[in-house]
Amino acid sequence: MANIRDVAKTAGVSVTTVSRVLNNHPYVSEEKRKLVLEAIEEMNYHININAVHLTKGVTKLIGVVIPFINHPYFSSILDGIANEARKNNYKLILFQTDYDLDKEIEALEMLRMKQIDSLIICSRECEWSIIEEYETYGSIVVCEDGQNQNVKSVYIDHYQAFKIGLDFLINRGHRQIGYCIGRRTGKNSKQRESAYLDTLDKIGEPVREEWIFDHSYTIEDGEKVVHHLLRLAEKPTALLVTSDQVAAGILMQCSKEKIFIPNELSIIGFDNHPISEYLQLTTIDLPLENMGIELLHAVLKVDTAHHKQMPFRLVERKTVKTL
Amino acid sequence: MANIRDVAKTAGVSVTTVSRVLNNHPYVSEEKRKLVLEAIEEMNYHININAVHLTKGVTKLIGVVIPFINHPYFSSILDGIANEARKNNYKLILFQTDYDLDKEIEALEMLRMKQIDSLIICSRECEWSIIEEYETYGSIVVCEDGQNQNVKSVYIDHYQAFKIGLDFLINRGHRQIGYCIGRRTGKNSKQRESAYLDTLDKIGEPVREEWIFDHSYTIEDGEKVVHHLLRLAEKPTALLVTSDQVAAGILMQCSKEKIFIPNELSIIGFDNHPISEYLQLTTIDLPLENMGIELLHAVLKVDTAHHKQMPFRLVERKTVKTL
DNA sequence: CTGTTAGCGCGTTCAT
DNA sequence: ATGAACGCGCTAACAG
Repeated sequence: MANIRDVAKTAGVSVTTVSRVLNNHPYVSEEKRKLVLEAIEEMNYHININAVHLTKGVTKLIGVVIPFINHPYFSSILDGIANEARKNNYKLILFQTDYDLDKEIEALEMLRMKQIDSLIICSRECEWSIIEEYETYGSIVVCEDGQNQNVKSVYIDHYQAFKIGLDFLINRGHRQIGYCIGRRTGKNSKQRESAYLDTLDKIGEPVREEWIFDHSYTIEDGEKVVHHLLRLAEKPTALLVTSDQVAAGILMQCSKEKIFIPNELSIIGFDNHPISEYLQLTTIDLPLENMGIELLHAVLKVDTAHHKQMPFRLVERKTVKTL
Repeated sequence: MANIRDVAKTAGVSVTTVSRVLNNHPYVSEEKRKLVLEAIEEMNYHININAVHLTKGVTKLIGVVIPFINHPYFSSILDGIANEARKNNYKLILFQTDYDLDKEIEALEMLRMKQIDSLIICSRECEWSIIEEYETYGSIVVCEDGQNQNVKSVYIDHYQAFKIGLDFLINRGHRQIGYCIGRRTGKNSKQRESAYLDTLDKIGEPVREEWIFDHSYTIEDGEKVVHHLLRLAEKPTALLVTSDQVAAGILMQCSKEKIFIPNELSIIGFDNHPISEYLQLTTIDLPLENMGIELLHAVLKVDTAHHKQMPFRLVERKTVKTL
């Protein structure tokens, strides 16, 4: 495969000149430029980008750490990131971690090895301090509240978002409130749990473990929640469900089991996914695509203290009953 | 940032020796190995992967050409690819094309420039001949029937899959059949259109353009389909819908408009997405995650004539009426 | 405007 | 078992 030197030779110029026309530098005569272009064409020459990366120390590649893709929450964020990356002429390299810490570290290592210029962490497993350490090697942004950290962040305040749902239910007279969560040990989940505990404490209700449904990701998981619910002696009057998918599963299963919504059970979803409109599901709207866009902007910024909170809002529809 | 030479110096050995311990080569004394390891640790040395790529001419990076991510069809395939890539210690670089030919060519160019070792094309825009041309530079596999091409392929026979749905409807007495499609000009869509035209021809029914609903991707698009349907003087008795999402939108909107399914309209979806079970939607099961896995296997194979057809099957539920 | 030259960081013969 | 030296393909001073 022809390289820059070969081209220089057959064009009768120096490699520098070839490099100059390759990179659209000024100061090269029309005549020689044409010569070079012809040689390139003739030899079917193409630049070796790895050599460029090596010499420049830059790759125009951004890493994205994401647990999995096949879920509306993450695929929406990723879609936002990808679209904006395309506009800014960056490529994405995917680190699908499945919440595996080692895979996350591997991504961080790629930053150090200069395979990527920067890194977007959609779901953090490792310590903040570790991330800070790696910031020496490139720009990092985390999709989680990092106000108190020396790491850039773009995030939703999940404490407040959860609280807004809780307060809405309480204002409608609910006191027996449970919730469904994706992965209870996750960082975002911890925030929501805090909101839950604080709010229950405020209204003087005890925490009932059996009203907290962990591992709720999919429509099927929503089905299982209803099965569990049916077996409970004491049932909640309302459920906060951290994914519209799961809420959809609950709604559909309830309809099968003849549990009437919202009369017998009130539901609030999260995300405001299109499905929620169709189910007339009251939900918390989360700007996921936009968050993806902002994540990309943030990671491109040199500013090391960038923190952006994304807005959210409750969309009232028909799955909450006033008691 | 320390490089291999610095390490060699402080370890008091040659770069070759350092390289040897880095790559676990034999023929290096335990003593010197220890020396090197210590130096590496001490200097916080880390290999520069771009230099490795340059010298080796290999990157362990696989490109994935995909129109967009935020849709169950593509995110399922991508999830399959990503999981299997992880197992095989490959990384993915994303080329989100939004069906833009230029972006696809760009991915192909990356193959030539050796930024990626191989390429998975989930949705083809460019000519087969172009792809063949680029095969010189690395392994390529296309997610589309390539039996008659010199390009590896892993695919679903969309002609047959569509036909199976059509035949099912016809066997149940339907003759006025329409369909919803994502992007009529797409390669897969052409196959389905052929099946449609052939089948209609066989049963002696004319093609009615107004029964073909283009641009159907999302739940919302399903809603629009119903609106259009309501305005038609002559309506189909059945609809083949190439995405369960869209079918879900249709079902939900029909329920709002008091159109009873399947009594007034029969529906067959595609994908067998979890939502279809909940809606008791009759659908064609497509093994999308598995197809992702097979795509990755295929692209790793040296064999240049690999063609794998994925199976599919009709899952009968409750949205088709026997006339 | 153009060419010479010195790296970028690492792998790999080929001697020793 | 070890190391010197060259090459991978390209960019960027620097000199002219």
